[in-house]
Amino acid sequence: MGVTKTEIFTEEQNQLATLLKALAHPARIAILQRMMVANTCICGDLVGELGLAQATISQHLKELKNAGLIQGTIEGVSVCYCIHPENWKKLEQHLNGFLKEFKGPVSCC
Amino acid sequence: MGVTKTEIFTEEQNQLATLLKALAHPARIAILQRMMVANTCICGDLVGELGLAQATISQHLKELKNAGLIQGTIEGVSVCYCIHPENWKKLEQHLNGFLKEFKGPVSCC
DNA sequence: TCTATATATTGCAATATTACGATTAATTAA
DNA sequence: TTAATTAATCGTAATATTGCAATATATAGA
Repeated sequence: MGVTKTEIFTEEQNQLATLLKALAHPARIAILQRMMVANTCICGDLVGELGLAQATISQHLKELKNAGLIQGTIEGVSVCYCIHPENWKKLEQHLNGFLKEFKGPVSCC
Repeated sequence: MGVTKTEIFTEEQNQLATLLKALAHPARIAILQRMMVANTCICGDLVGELGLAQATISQHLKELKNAGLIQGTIEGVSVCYCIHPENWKKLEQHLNGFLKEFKGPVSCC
């Protein structure tokens, strides 16, 4: 009934799904890409550059933060966001581990 | 509202988000893992093994197929599903390209 | 043909997500 | 203190997702 049955899956499967869900939105991908190419903190520059309202961007940032993908520190009036290095590495490993489970095509279908 | 504003993002960002969304559910991750470790076709074995109703699994398979992540061929009464090799490779490359944009930590936050 | 088996589709209820205006909270500068 | 700036939160509307029972469809075998 509209709610995912997390209890029937492994901790790993649920965790990966949660991480992927946090990534699975063009606005959040755009936000992360900006942080990565800037290679520095991004404050409120996002609003106006992305074409979404301030409340919406704040919401997306919150989701990325909850997923542990970014971190933010208060910098005077504004807030300074950037990629969370350790967790990003973990995400890379987790995802690569998943993708690499596929051992190449076996002519069947 | 409540609908993603795809028109303000790049084609690339939207595509990646769509792929990630297809992956972002524990049931679909579980299904893909089974296909990968089996390294062969999976027919209806999924029902009963996963703990979800047949209609629900059929729905998840459809989503994975729409995203191009799996392919299925009719094999008598049952249907034979497996990973779509080319698209899986593309996904790997697309995702790696995205993850690798991060050039390591720059002490800022 | 009739029956059994396997999968897809439909319709629906419960819940989640997306987006934004309005408001609130916190900090800086005057 | 007051005003300005920035970001978070609240409330709400629109839409999407998840899950399942019921039903439909399709094939194989008797």
